[in-house]
Amino acid sequence: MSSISRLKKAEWQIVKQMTSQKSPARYDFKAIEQKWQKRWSQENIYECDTGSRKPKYYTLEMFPYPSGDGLSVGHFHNYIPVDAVTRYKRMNGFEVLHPMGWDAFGLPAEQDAIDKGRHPAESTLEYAANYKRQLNLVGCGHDWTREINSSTPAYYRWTQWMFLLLHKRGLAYRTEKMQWWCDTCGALADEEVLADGTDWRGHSGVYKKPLMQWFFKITEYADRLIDDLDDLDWPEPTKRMQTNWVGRSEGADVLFKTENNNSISVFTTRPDTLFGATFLVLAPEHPLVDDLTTEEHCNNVKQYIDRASTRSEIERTSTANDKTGVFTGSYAINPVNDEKIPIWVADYVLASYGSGAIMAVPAHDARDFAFAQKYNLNIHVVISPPDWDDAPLTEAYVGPGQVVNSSDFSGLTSAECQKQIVAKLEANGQGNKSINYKLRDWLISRQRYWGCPIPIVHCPDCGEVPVPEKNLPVILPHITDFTPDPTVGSPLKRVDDWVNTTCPECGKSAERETDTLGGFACSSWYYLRFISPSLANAPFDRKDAEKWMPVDLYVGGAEHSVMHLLYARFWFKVMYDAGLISYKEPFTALRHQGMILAQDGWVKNTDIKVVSERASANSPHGVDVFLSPEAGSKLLYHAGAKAEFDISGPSSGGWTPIRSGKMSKSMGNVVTPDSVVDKFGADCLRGLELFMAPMEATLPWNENGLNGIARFYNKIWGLVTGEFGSNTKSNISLEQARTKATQVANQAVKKCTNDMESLRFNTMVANGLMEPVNDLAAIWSTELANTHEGREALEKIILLMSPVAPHLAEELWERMGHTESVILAKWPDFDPSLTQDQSLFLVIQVNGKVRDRIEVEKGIVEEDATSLALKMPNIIAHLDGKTVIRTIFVKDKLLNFVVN
RNA sequence: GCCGAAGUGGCGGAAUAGGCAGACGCGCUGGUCUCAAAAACCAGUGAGGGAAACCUCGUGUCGGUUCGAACCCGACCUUCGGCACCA
Repeated sequence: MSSISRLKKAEWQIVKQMTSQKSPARYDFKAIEQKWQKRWSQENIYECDTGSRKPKYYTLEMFPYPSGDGLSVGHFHNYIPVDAVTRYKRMNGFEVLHPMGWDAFGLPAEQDAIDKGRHPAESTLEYAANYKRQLNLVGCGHDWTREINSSTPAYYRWTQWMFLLLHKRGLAYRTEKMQWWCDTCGALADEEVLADGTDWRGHSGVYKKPLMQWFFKITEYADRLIDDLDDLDWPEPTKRMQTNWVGRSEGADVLFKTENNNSISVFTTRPDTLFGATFLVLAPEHPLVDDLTTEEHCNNVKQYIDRASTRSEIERTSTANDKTGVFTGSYAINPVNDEKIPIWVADYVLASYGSGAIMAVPAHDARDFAFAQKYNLNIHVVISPPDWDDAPLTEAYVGPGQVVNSSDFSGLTSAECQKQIVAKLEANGQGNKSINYKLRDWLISRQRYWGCPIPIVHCPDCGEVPVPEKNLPVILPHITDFTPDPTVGSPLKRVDDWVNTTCPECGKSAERETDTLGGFACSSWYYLRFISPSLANAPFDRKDAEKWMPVDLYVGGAEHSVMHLLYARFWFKVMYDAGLISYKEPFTALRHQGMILAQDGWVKNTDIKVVSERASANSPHGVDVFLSPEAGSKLLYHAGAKAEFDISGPSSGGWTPIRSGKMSKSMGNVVTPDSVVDKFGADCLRGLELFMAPMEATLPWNENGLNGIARFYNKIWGLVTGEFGSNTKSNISLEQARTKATQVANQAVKKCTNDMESLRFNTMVANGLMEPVNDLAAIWSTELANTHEGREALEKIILLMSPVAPHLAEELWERMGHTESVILAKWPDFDPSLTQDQSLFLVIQVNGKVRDRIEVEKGIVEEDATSLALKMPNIIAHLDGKTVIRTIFVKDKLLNFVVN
């Protein structure tokens, strides 16, 4: 390519960009959107009347954490679809509750405050106000009279009340748990600890130490959390993930006596392999480790435990890593054969599961096998692998089979043996049938400032004393120094006049609990507060909650599939048990919206360093990402120096294509609704988000589609305002056009209604709105516009598009002569008899391959179709010289000749 | 490693009871308009062959079931998400 043509192309690109960034809208979307938003707000049109007689519908988006970055177009992939449903339900006669609030406590706010020197109470309010502005900008109709903020005393008073409810019911308790610790920062959250043993601020020497912390006994609800999933309209994968997280497994607890007369309980799912247990393994944290370690092995064991405290659970339990362990010097007695077996300590056994100890059966467990081989421990086969020849195993046989080498039990099947061994253990007091769960109790303590204070007072005489309900809330004191302090734990410990109080029971001096509640507590009940957001004497109104719960449609990211949703279900069940609510589950239907990733692009080779399929910035100034590999191409975003990309294809001409991945501030690739709304308007953003893909799909942002949405709006605008005039290509009569218009409108209503019900917004816009408008435009004339049928078709389309483009619909509705808001209008009906064509194209196949189509009357019978088909030249040609051995006729669909 | 989901034109996607693959939109190509461009409008746009009628191929790969498979079955590959030796 010559330099001249290259230059021309570059110039052309620039011209194209400048123009393509402007909406082709033929109406003043800014004026229209402002006009209607103002009116909606003046008329409080989204305010929910909880006392209404209409049937209720409660839609809810997951409680957002207000961050300084503002909302991105990705967040709106959740909010816009939910808003559309809300409008649809309202038009169908439901009283809709669609509230919004802020999950404002949490670690990021505190860190943000440390970085910027501002108090989180102040910054979260500002960030929340910005979120609210953005939501309104896009026309999301929330009932702002119900706005709540979890970090305000008015809200967290009731979070504390809920804590006390759990405490009262024996579901909140304190115990020691190993917690990541940094000698500079104090307690660390899991995500603050990096794989290399440093923390996020770069301190090395991070380790785990035991801390007294608060827990909720969610394990008591394990079975119900699995069983009650059955009746929920939730994505099946999400249910499966919750079930797996709870991780119920059946087996037996077996007691092993030790030589020094201790007793170790182990949980096993394979009691049938008990005769093959050749050693025991304790977690490094197991309470008997000290007792069992003989003097000779003391140093080894101590060193091993110290090392284990610096390793993460992932590291300890990863299959990629070699198993390690140390011998304690002690032995236990196998209860079924009195064999003396060594007791080891190994970090692949976790203290948090089962009893923190296992019986190792190397012949029938892959991990135990590897461990036994490494440390030269006995491997004793007790389940015969198929065709086993008594030779030593080369790998563990983990399947079921015939029991061997097990005294009286030999010859049984695994299943039968399990029953009999457990019965024998139970008879001798050496064990019992048992069920174990992967689920652990919920650690709720945070050694942080910015959270809900735990309403407990520690009294030297009375112990842990709940703060009486009448004294709630325990106000989080206003402090300015919330930097972590490892010598005192939480920064709250430094607030002497807050910490020092009197015991509510005995009146003597006592200290307040300084741990705060993790954010999951606030989001475990907020859906109830929305029902009675300003009620002063209870967390929620019982009668209103009975009416408005459960949430009919709950939408949020799949990343919350387990923790948040499990915790919220647990709290709700506690409330159920306490008689506060008569429903067992809080969220009837759940959907996940997919993630919107940053737009993929191209980077200059000179700007990047490449290491095995990954590219990173080559200079401290970061790297520019462009739309296409051309000089003068549009700059998508500027990524910071720490940016990393996946390379998505081969370099060419000095450019490399990259995948942008998730939107994040550090990558500099967050697209906000503000810029899109400014250039194209809120309705275009809404249209694109609904149209671009199914709600659940994860895909990169690409605003190319905005032009298409704007053109669609232009077309309907033109039809309604008369600017479109007449389609000069159309040569059908006015009579035919009237019939067609009615049919198109009825089909549109049917399509939109079905797709709305099943939340398929992309096909609703494509086939329920765009296609009908195209069809109308094809037959449109000024005469048709003046007919009843023409008018009615337009009105139906306007109603159907109002959940998608409420501002434009409102304006067009007014121009059609209506004085009441389209939001309050009724969703249109359709007449099924008018949605179908009288004629249709019947597909004619020979041996399953389409050879022709014929236009026939609806309901044509096989004989008539066959005789018509046999006259078609192409069919005759394909049947020539063949024998029809069978015909297959599918009514109003196809006719298939099967030939030899 | 285990669990789950998904692979369809240049791109996002559609086909929701096994029955016309590619709806709708973007992009692209040609045309109209224009001094020229943009916008708008019209036409075309899976690949290959053919003047055309049409024909062949085509939904990650390889097999299978069926008159007929994007869809059902088996094996495999790839990508994404989740979980981490759970005894």
